[in-house]
Amino acid sequence: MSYDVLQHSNGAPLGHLEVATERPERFAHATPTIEDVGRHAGVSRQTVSNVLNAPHRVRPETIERVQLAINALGYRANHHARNLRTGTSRAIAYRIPPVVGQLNSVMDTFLHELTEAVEEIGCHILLFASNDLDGEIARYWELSAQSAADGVVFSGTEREDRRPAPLLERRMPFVSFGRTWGAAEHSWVDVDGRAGTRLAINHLLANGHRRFAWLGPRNPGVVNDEREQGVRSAIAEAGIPAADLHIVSLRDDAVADRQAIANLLDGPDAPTAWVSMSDLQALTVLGELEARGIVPGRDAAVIGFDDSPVAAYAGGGLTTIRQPITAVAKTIAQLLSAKFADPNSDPQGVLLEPELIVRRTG
Amino acid sequence: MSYDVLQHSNGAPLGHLEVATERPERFAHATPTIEDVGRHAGVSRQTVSNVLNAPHRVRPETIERVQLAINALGYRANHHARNLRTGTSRAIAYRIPPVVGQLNSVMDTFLHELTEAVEEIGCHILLFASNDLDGEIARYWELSAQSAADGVVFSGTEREDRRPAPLLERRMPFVSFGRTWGAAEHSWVDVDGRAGTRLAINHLLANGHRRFAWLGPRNPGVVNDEREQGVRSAIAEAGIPAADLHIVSLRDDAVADRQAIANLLDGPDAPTAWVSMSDLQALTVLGELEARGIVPGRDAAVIGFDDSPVAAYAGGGLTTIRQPITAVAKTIAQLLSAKFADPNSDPQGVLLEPELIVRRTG
DNA sequence: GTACAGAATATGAACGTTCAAATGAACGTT
DNA sequence: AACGTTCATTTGAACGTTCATATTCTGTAC
Repeated sequence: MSYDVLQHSNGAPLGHLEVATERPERFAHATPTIEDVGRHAGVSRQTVSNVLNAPHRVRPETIERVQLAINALGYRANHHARNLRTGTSRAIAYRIPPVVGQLNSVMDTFLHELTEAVEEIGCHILLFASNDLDGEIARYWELSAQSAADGVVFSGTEREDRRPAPLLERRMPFVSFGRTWGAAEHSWVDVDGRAGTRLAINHLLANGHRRFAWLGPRNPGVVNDEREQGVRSAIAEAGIPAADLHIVSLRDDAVADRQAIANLLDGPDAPTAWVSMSDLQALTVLGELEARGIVPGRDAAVIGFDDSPVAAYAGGGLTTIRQPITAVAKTIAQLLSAKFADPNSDPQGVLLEPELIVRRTG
Repeated sequence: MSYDVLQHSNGAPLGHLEVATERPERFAHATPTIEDVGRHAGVSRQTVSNVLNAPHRVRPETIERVQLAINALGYRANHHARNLRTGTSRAIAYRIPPVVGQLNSVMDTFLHELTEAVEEIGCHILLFASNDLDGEIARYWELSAQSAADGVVFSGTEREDRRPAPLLERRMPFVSFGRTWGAAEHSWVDVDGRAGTRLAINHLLANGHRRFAWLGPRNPGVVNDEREQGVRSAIAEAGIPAADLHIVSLRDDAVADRQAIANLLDGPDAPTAWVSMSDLQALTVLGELEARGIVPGRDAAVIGFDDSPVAAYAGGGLTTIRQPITAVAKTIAQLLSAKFADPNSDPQGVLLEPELIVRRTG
């Protein structure tokens, strides 16, 4: 059912035949060009192009004839030719975060959602890897110079993020997942972490808890600061002294972290309500509580972050703060689309609200 | 620091000036072309092209001069022009598996690793989403017709997988992560699930266990069949009657699954050793065991699958079967590379061995 | 019946690169 | 000194599309 196609696809002129001006239609298995479609439909190149890109200029019956030819030949516009001519690529570059220690389920979900979201604006995701920030920035520059990408999305933002400046200078449209406090002005979409932890604390307060623990990362960044601020402010507003809030710096080491939690439980005024920066880390708390016969959801409360797959399974259902990742991705796609439509449009920031998913543990 | 570049990048001829044959070098912010580099270095287009693609043809000192010009102008070859001319795209298409119910940590790790692996063969990943298999197949066809991708990688293979046939017919190079039992012959890389569960069972046997449970999916596919066969064969070889192996069909429902486990524990000849198709599902076993005061790792053994992030945190460390995802990705990239180099090369299948990661629970 | 306007379609050029072939330079051989 | 050979470099063409402009067609008004 398959043949070797050796001849040149355009049907190389045979030299001794001068009259062969009307070229034969391409071999079935070769990729047809817009020219082939035109010949098949009895119209010119440009008319076919118009049918695809500006149908209002073409007579309805001609459109139909061309469509028939397109279907008959199975024509699809060559991406590279189109992109070369128009100077666009309909590709959006995204640096897939490296697998360091543990996978980040939020980022993976985000990538899934982003892929779907950009398809709705007629684009696709071009993935790349990079070990460090400089490599990432260099890559953006390259992608722009090669005109390999029309836009960029990046995540894992930090205070004074270094990425916006070079992208702005290159006039490369981009939207970040996360604010970049202090960096140059640009479009972003973020989830309000402060609101998230406030939701959690207020829920815990309503359930009668008065002594809290916030489990944050060892190297706190601006994301943690926001979340921790949410915890602090909600507690302060309830008139609870700041001393009743314990802050734990998790060390990404199950043994050490469990010990830290044990120490807190052994100390005076042990917390009864635990809010963790991640669902996974909440597992450690659950483990230590259960080992002591403290039943989460009854004697104590544990709330995670991100509603990752574990949350449904841990401790009979982990209460957690869910980020609206689908909405984040869709909004990013829309902001990018707006920037494509009008490169001079003003940057826009969108802050989305997280949601508290109440399960068994809190 | 940034200027509006309105003039045409090639420096549109000014009409009334006939003599302006030597075009000015492009504006600094505009993307330079190979022609600009040539002019800057005092050589022709083609020489620059040769420096980039066939340096052996160019005199060393010329190479140096051209490199200097490339750096001075910040030149990067335009992807679309190159791809149009050569008919390749250096892109590898991958359908990102949809987020159904729960995220698959193996597939996400795989995507990370694949991205890095294909960069080493000078390619990048082009992501797309698709709801069903027909859509996926249609998309491959399109990508091929648009010459938007040079190759394809797909995962989530099934018995008599329908994807190989159309890809082969289109002569699109592809490698699957997973065998496609019964489908047309093609290159694949897979992990030996049977060997994986055999490792687990033999480890459990060595630790004195005699009554086992295999926790498989509700809708078993060929992947489960292999793994279950591994369990069965290892048990049979140890001379243990098949009746001492319980098979549980997990329902992706934490409550129902926990009940099923509880029933087994309440029944006669309750298993002491549990092997699960996934780390997450193993959590449910851990939960039920702990609730009964049965300590995993001491009174019972629990082994998961995939060494996902939870494994490090669950139950003080979940023993699990790790798939060599990095090796899978690298091998796939190599097989693809071989196919690019010689499209007529024979298909090749590579079966990789998993590894047992022994932690606390088993 | 001619002129005109507007719609529909066609033609030439260009996007930036690489391929194929041509030209020029360098060099040893006769 | 003329000749081939090889190496280095240049030139013309082509990849398949869209832009800008030209041409043809159609219908209407005079």
